[in-house]
Amino acid sequence: MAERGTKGASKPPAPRLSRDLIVETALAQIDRSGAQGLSMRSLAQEIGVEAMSLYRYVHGKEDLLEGVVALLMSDLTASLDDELSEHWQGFLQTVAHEVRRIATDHPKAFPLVATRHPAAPWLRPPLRSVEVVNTFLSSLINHGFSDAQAVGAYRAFSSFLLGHLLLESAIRGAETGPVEEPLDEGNATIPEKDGSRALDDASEISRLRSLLSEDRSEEEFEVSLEVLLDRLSRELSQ
Amino acid sequence: MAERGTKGASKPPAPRLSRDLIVETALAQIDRSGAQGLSMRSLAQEIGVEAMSLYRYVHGKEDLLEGVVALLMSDLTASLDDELSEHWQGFLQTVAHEVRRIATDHPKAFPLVATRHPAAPWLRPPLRSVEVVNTFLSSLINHGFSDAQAVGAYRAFSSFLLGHLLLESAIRGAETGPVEEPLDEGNATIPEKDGSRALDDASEISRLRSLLSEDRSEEEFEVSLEVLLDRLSRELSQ
DNA sequence: CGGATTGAGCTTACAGTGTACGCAGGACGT
DNA sequence: ACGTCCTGCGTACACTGTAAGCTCAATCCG
Repeated sequence: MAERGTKGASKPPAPRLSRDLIVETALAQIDRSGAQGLSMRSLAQEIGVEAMSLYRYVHGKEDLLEGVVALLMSDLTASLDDELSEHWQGFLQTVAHEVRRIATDHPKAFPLVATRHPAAPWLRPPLRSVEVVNTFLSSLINHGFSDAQAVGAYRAFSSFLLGHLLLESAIRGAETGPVEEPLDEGNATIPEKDGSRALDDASEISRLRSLLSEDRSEEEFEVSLEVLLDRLSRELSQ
Repeated sequence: MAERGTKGASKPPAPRLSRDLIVETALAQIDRSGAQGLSMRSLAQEIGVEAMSLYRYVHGKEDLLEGVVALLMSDLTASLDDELSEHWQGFLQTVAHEVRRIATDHPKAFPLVATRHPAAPWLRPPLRSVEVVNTFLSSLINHGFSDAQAVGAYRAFSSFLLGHLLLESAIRGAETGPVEEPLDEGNATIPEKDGSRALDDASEISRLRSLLSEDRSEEEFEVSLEVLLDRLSRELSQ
């Protein structure tokens, strides 16, 4: 049916299989149904191909997921290349916002970036690529940070990003797709330990429920980022 | 072989099946081989029982994992009950250190606490239980925080704990058990996007490698905690 | 042009997963 | 004694990731 003139005049509608196509489709599927809902077979089906065909371009599921996080973060390395950043604060702000954009654009996929062990023990999520980390460190050092200060900043920054963005994407991911099972709140035969004497004792929680449910993620992110930058700034100047 | 006097004189060596036993064994198995390495069948085998028998006490794997995180956090609710905490700072310190102890004691299991969606959208990992959150909020409010300030503190605190502890347990979990596959660094046919032009460009990284590999988790945790407390303190007094 | 060579995608197969359903057999109340 | 539970088991099914080999069209080489 579909013409497949592999060398004819024009062939835009001939999307042959390729690692990029696979990884992109995988990301799309994760965005849609979560990392749990991705299987080699369903992915292959969406592409219109048989499951085993994927293995010619991907070394296994592990490798596929690695590819997905690389794809996600490639946006970042791209953006950073043409960021000349006169002061380090601006650079860090750019990185922070860029990563946050990735997280909010792909709430269901971001946990992968956060959770997957990094390739090397000295790379910490979510800044997982050698390139980015190198740019990060160079930039700080060029702006007067000592080696130790730069590394410390890298760590503090990682923790900051990870904490805020993972939480935020958990929330956004959950509200975007309650594709999750009804969750019959597992207690069988047992009084439960987790949230048992819930609403007696939990006067505060129920009173503050509406406050607790507000989404101030962005604002909190900005404030915490500011605090972190101030801290680094102070550390630098003393 | 094994006597099973279900009603004889003494029966300490009759470890009948029970939800607690199952959940505890599951935690042990996760501590040993990671959450990935837990299967209903292997768990059952370790207990000495058939896989399907577990389902009488546990509603499914999801519920089992929920039970595991509840077990982990039960240590916390226990410790907090007899914490009278004259100043809120002390209370927060206690919570922080207690959660950190959980994370470092169970590095392979902690990601579950962090990653699993909470039962309610207004509960954020890692403080996932209604009890704990309630104690948290009450404590702050009793010490002069406004409602909004208390909730803000809860959020900031969650992000802080999540970021630091997830990273720390990722590192500790990885070094404790490199049970992971050799990881043949997936690149098939493709120049790669993640850490490709690694060591040309990465002069800084290779120069700072030893610094980057140092483990200053505890110190960083303490410092960041201090900063957070200061921030809250300032917010409170103005 | 015809045969050989490639290589993309398919087919089959297997071991391992979670779990629905029904059964065995002992403990127990009557 | 008998019926009634309650616990743990066996079987079965749908689904997962993936190893190995095959098909067959496009390509290259003579």
